[in-house]
Amino acid sequence: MHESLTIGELAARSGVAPSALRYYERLGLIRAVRTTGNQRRYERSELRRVSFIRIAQQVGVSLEEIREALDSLPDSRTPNKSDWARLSERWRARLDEKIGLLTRLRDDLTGCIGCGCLSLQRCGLYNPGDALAADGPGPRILMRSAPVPARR
Amino acid sequence: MHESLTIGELAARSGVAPSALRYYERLGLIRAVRTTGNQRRYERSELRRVSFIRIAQQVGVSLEEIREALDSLPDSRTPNKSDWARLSERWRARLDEKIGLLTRLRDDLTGCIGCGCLSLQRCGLYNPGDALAADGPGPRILMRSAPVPARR
DNA sequence: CCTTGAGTTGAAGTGCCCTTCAACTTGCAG
DNA sequence: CTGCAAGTTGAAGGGCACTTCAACTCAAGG
Repeated sequence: MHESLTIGELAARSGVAPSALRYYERLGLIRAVRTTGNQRRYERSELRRVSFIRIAQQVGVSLEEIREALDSLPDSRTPNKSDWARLSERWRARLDEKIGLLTRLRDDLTGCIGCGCLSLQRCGLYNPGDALAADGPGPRILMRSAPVPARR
Repeated sequence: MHESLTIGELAARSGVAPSALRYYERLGLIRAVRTTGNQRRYERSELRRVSFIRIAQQVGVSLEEIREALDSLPDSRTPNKSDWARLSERWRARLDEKIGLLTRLRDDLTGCIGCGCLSLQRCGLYNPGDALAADGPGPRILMRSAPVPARR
């Protein structure tokens, strides 16, 4: 059992292609030390970062935002309690928001069958739109707390 | 109050740019009738579809997958109970999955402060990886039920 | 009528997130 | 020591989800 991982090993264990790992490194999301022959060697802790990256990404967070989050973890010193508190608090809020959005969408979809209305037309779940048109753009009932920018 | 919407009106009410609406139409996600002068007119129900599209998209579903879901709603006839049941069931499962993923991530992040370990290194939350390395690729604890393909 | 803002098209451009390729070099099993 | 899988780089390519542009046409108020 080695103490550091090659790019292939990290790729195999994280399920992320080597090319993607190199790309993440270029963007400053992960870090590698080099062997005398210039090959990357990853500490085991990088595997955790990669997991974090993929999960965050899967729920629609951009790599840039992920980088910002990971950057807030100091690497010159051991992260202290308030470092962690800051990162965690920021993410907790965004995750709560997304969880709420999803939960509402799921419940509304399910409710649409439950209520027996059988029609998007009359259901009024997806878009309460017209009654709220004066409030500005966006699907406002389901997306109550998440105004979405044009770009993903 | 008109019975159909122009592209500008739909854009304003949905918060989606006209260019994006035209794009959605090309992909078959939404539908428009044309005036004698070839301009698009949208039924109000399209607003609901757009809301649905944006919300689904926000949680990481591709337009292609959304199209498939929307396609399962017959438009030649009024969707019946089992049409709805099918669409809703499929989506409920995927939404449950994503909600679970997010909830675990959130709780783990929060727990990381709570437990006082203060270190990604020792916390073991993000990556249980090595103990499970034999099971194949992917961050398997947090992503228990969601093996993720390489492409977003 | 006429003007002006809104809409039309196809083609090209953009940003993000990678993958692929070519042309090498390294590392390790035999 | 050799052979070969695995790693290295920079540049180019590719898919998705749009946006922008140019060169028009349409719709509706004055």
